[in-house]
Amino acid sequence: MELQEGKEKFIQTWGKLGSSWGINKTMAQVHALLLVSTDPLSANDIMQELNISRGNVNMSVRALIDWGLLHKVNVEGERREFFAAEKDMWEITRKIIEMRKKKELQPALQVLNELSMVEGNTEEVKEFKRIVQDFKVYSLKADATLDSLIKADQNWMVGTFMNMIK
Amino acid sequence: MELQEGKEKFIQTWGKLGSSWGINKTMAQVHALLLVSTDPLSANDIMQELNISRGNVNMSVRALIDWGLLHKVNVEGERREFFAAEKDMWEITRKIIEMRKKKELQPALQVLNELSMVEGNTEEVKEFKRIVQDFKVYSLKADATLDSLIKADQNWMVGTFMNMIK
DNA sequence: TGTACATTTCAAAAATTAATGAAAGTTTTA
DNA sequence: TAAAACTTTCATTAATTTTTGAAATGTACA
Repeated sequence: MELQEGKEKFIQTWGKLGSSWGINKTMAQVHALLLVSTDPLSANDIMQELNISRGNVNMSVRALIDWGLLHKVNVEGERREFFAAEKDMWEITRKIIEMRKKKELQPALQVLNELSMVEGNTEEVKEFKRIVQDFKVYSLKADATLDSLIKADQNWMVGTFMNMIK
Repeated sequence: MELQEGKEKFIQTWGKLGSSWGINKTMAQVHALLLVSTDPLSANDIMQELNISRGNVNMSVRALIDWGLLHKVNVEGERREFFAAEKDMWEITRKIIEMRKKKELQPALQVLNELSMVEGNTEEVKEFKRIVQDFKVYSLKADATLDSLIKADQNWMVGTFMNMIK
């Protein structure tokens, strides 16, 4: 396989996959493009490479910066902005986990807390509360586990998890 | 808060959330409805409760059964099918992990393997391969970790993870 | 076997989500 | 301070995903 073909395949695949990770297609493609790009690229470069509109590039780049997956790079003697991707896989993992926790887990916990307020003492109410409680316990556990993950450093993860899985 | 209101909120919330977990809105709502329902429900019941079409009920129920989150229940003297939800939170977690692994992680690994085939010895090729390799290592690690999770039993998870997070 | 009820399918419609591109806004520099 | 170079915004358009509902298929039993 040629390098060029490989890069394109990588961009397409990460694009498709991104959607299942809460990153939309274009966002993921922009990220992938910059991941496999030796030098930082400008908005224009991205437009051309991916064949997408200027507006879309802007939105995607902004969102990626917000996620912490991209950063601006100053290129000597160039006025426009250039962008480069975070390339450390461990950092990428951490940042995605962090963002999803914030976007999904936390709002869920919020609602589960409200639902504990259901009143009554019938069997049906108790059963309902049990289910809500179970959800809460699991969500809290997931939250705590992910927290410990993103606070730990890379070696801790590699070491501990590798041991865990033998 | 009244039980009825609580149930509705739960259904709405789990519906919204579902989408971020690869389960679509209606699917998640059907699941939630059956979770908080004392008795098994028929397709008709689900239609009425959620105000959705018969076709949609059928598709959602089928998908949920495929995920292992719902099962058919025979109701004495009734000809039509009734459905009940898996209510054990640990089983729900396992089944969702299992399905997502199959739907997302495995295809990704597949592509990453193909991408290792890129030929050449230039710095650029080496850099590209390094990135692909990193993705692969992380994906494999995630895969293995999730595997050990879903194979472990509930107490192992509660115990170990609770210890890990202090 | 025929009829009544139940389930499934799937093309079309609706709803949702993402992308476009032109206009407005900013910043730089001459 | 004015024009050029670039960035941002957002109403409109396009693409994608979900839902509908009517027709087809399946099933039990009289």
